[in-house]
Amino acid sequence: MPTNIVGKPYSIIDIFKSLTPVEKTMIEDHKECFSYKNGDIVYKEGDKIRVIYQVIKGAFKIYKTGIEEKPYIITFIIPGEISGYRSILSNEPSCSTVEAIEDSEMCFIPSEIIFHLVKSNPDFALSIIQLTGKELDRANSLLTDLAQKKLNERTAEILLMLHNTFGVDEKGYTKCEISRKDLANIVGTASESLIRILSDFKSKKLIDIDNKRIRINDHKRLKLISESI
Amino acid sequence: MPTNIVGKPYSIIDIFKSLTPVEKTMIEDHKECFSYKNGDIVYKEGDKIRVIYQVIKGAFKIYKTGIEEKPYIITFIIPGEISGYRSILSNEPSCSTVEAIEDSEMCFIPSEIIFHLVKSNPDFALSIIQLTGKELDRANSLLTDLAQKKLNERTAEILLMLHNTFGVDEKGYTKCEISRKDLANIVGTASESLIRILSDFKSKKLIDIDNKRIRINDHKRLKLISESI
DNA sequence: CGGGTGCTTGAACACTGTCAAGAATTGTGG
DNA sequence: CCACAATTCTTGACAGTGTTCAAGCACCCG
Repeated sequence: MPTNIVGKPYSIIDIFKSLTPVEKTMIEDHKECFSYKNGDIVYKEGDKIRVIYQVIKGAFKIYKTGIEEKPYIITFIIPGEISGYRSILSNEPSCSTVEAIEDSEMCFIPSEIIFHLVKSNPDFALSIIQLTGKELDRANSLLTDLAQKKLNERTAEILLMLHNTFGVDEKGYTKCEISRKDLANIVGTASESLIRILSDFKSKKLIDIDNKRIRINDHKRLKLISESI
Repeated sequence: MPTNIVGKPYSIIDIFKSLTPVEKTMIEDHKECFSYKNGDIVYKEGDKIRVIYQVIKGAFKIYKTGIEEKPYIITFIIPGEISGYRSILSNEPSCSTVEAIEDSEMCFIPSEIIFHLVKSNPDFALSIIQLTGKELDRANSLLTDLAQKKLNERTAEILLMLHNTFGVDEKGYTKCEISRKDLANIVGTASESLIRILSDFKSKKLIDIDNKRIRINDHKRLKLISESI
């Protein structure tokens, strides 16, 4: 069962689905919303977290800082997805940074409520376990990719992943504007190398590039490339 | 908070610690033990799993199969550590393979018991969440390493990790015998490249090599290398 | 002792990263 | 709205790193 990260949005599990109406109301009554501008940081590696974050609008990147302050982008989160719950439930400082990549909104749910739900509603706890499990599967698949695939293969895979995560506009362009540097930091390479791969894909008509927007013209071939075929 | 995989054994969380004596007895009454020879496979990617596995004796490697059947070794598990619980709790086929790397023993705990404990004992559920969280942190750290570090840096890191996971014998050699090919599949490289790095470390007196056993002579310098300093 | 397997080394090659420079885009202040 | 500055993007040339292929060596097992 080769897990593929393509077509697997970050959280396909709605952890709130098992909540009773009363529990849902409790969350609604206690949550607060905040706005973030492109580049604003929600929380940083090492921060002590006191709330769970849920994206309402926009998008955020989640990254770890590695060698020489260079970030590695673990994933993106989009409306409906949550972040921070693991640090809360493990009572440990965050080990990643969350930053808005466009003008966005987050709401905060107090940690006490999450703790209460985990303790009182086993199905909620199970949902959390399943969500974390999904994330772990994805991370392990990425590890295998990073260890074994070549740059063009990983790049193809990430393009497909972004396409599936963010969807496309009326012209077929992926609905996200990610800088080349960020793209490179997802694929795990230098921005120059990434650009060369993109140029190559473009010259082969696999993709179109309109500035930061990318349109996938040939899903099939891109998928084959991502699978080293 | 740069999470470092070195010195962080796979499961530093004892998920059974929160169980009552009655619950512990229930597990003891239902668990079965089996022996495995070096190379025996416990379960494979895609297998439907019906029990949770706990290592009693020996050691196992956990890997995913990637490009051209090439394995990527995610981690090792040693006595006390468990495996298979995520597939059970998510009710999904396994996405990794577990194989004995020496003559070993595993015990099986029926999935119903684990489900029962998650439903009835919130602290147990929380322990599972925390364990999965730890694994996810480790995976994300490895991802950052794999994306950014050079081969010699990753190799140094893995040598230290193995040292801390398996411990050392009376002569200071790490207590595990891992083939060069397997080592390469952890670091994410070809066995020839790995061998060159090991030879280089040896010529610099950082390590001693006695066949498959490796002794770390200079922890400090190896640690510096692993941190790209 | 012989054959198989895994380990090691060398050499050629491919891939990716780094540095440098120019082009394009974005942001800013007048 | 324009002009200029700053940033980001792109390309080329080159160096460094890691892979592949080939061959010989060492070890293990019957």
